[in-house]
Amino acid sequence: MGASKNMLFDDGQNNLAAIFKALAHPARIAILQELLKRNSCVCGELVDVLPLSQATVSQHLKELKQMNILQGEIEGKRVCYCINKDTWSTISNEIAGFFEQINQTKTCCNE
Amino acid sequence: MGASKNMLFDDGQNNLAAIFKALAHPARIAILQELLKRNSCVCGELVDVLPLSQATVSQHLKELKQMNILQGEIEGKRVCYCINKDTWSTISNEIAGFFEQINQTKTCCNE
DNA sequence: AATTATCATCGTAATATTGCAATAACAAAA
DNA sequence: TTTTGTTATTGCAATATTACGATGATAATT
Repeated sequence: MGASKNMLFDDGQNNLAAIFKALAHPARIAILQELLKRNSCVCGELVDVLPLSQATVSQHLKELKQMNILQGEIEGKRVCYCINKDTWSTISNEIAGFFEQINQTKTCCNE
Repeated sequence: MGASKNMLFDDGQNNLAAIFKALAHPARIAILQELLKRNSCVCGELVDVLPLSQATVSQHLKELKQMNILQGEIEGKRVCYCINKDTWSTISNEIAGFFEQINQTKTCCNE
């Protein structure tokens, strides 16, 4: 198989899993960190920063764009990438909400 | 390929990506939500709740245990699962830190 | 128009993930 | 000790992901 049976789970579960999946690769973390670090968007230099080929970087960027985490703007013959702040705060809140669900009272067998 | 070139990224990036990867499946989200929802640990009923076979559920549990997100305690012939709250808060903080890095000033080309 | 620079896409290979049936492991109960 | 109940593991098969060379597309430069 290898195909996850998405239809068996609800939208919230699938959506949250998709967000995590988009972030589940060190190259994509590195891309986002680079974008976060700079006080400007990155126009083309990402390939130089990453230890991967241009084709591979482009693929990772595509995944992040598909999730709307990044937006790309064509600037002459370069493309300018930056983080979509709306999406960023949305998913940040969704993830925070997921983690906050935990019950702080003593509940486990072994406590 | 299919093998991510982990050695080319730093520990922080690999670690964060591994956390996201552990959470990047709707079944694992569902497992965690079930554990979060109850005010006790789940001792065996997880397979009934999930639309997957026992073998598959066991595999997902294994992944979560490997990341120390879950802990399992043997209780007679059942196993009692609960969230490892230490790990939970640690990764919650790491992820929150990642998302907070964003610079709130206007920085993108298209703004 | 030809060249150059930059990014996307295609094709392909290698590896990883997901899923389940079958079966093993193991403890409790009979 | 045999049986029963529960979870883990093994052994596939199917699909997804990662990576990169080659190539395509497009815009600026010459």
